[in-house]
Amino acid sequence: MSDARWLDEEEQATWRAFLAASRALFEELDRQLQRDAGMPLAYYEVLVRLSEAPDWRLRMHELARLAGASRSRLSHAVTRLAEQGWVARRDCPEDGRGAYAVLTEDGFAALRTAAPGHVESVRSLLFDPLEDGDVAVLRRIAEAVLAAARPDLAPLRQPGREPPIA
Amino acid sequence: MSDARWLDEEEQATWRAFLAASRALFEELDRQLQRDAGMPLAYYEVLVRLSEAPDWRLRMHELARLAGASRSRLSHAVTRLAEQGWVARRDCPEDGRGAYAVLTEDGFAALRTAAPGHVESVRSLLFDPLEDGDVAVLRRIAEAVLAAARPDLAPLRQPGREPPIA
DNA sequence: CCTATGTTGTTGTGCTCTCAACTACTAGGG
DNA sequence: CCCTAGTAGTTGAGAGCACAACAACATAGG
Repeated sequence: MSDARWLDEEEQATWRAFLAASRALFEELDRQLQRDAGMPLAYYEVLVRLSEAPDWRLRMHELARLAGASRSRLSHAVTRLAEQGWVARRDCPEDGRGAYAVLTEDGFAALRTAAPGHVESVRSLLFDPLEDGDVAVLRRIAEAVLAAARPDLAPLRQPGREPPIA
Repeated sequence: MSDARWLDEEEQATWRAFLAASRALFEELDRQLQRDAGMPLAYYEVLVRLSEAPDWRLRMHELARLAGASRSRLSHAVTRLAEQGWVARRDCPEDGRGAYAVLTEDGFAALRTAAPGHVESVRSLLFDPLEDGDVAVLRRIAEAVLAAARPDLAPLRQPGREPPIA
């Protein structure tokens, strides 16, 4: 118990600020998307990943990985998005177990409509408050945390090759 | 539309890494607390704030603010925590509308039991992956983001007095 | 071919959260 | 005193999520 690796004062303040800031940020993004586009952030991400895929089409497990969702969560999400007509399910000839999720034209239109407001929110809530040089540090921190928590999701940064001195 | 302030490549990569890392971090913390202590992170925070208050007692609205919850969320949470016997409601003599939430002995015991594992998770998932100097930067970033999104929650950093040169 | 094991995806249950509506009270101004 | 605003807190309905159980299929080894 008392031999636990407790947080010192600086770590404690940092953790509480990070927790409060993250919560405020994600709640506001969710609220903005729900209000202006009728979807939560998690669904927006699903549409984004599909829109970046060849033929707007991905296997469920791959989409789940890219969108940072569990299989269960994605399955529920696709059910909902299909009801809205933004995504369609297609079965998979190569693998009898598999299924594809496909972005529809309506889904792409919804994404196109939602994007500007969402990006503006991300900018004003996250990037505008930052100082010079913070972006690079924040990126390195986030990638390190992600690599520690979910190595399978980390975007391998050119393994074996370091950026030049500058 | 096209005149929106889109993200450049560095910002895009930073945002996606931050999003993925935060999600992975909070989901793992939630999972760990739920598994080992039978409560989600949000409830843990309620218990923490109560345990730090005089007489383990806070007005609902103040507890909501400190725990970063809406009134509604806190009310539901306290209902649940009261069912578990970890928190009790007391009415407020000074204000007929008001109510106090009070931490019980059982609640404190639950918190005491949950704390070491939770702190260990925070350390291993967030602080261990950081490099020297990252904590200070992360703290500044988090406080800036919080101040932008929720000025009412920001922990005013000695207003009017800057730290010395070093 | 047949079986054992792993993978893919879905579903149902229960919990937490949001949102809006509501009650009950306080505070301030005529 | 009365009336109007504003504040404190609760509630109910609906949405998203985690978890575990499950069905269907693939794959590898004999």
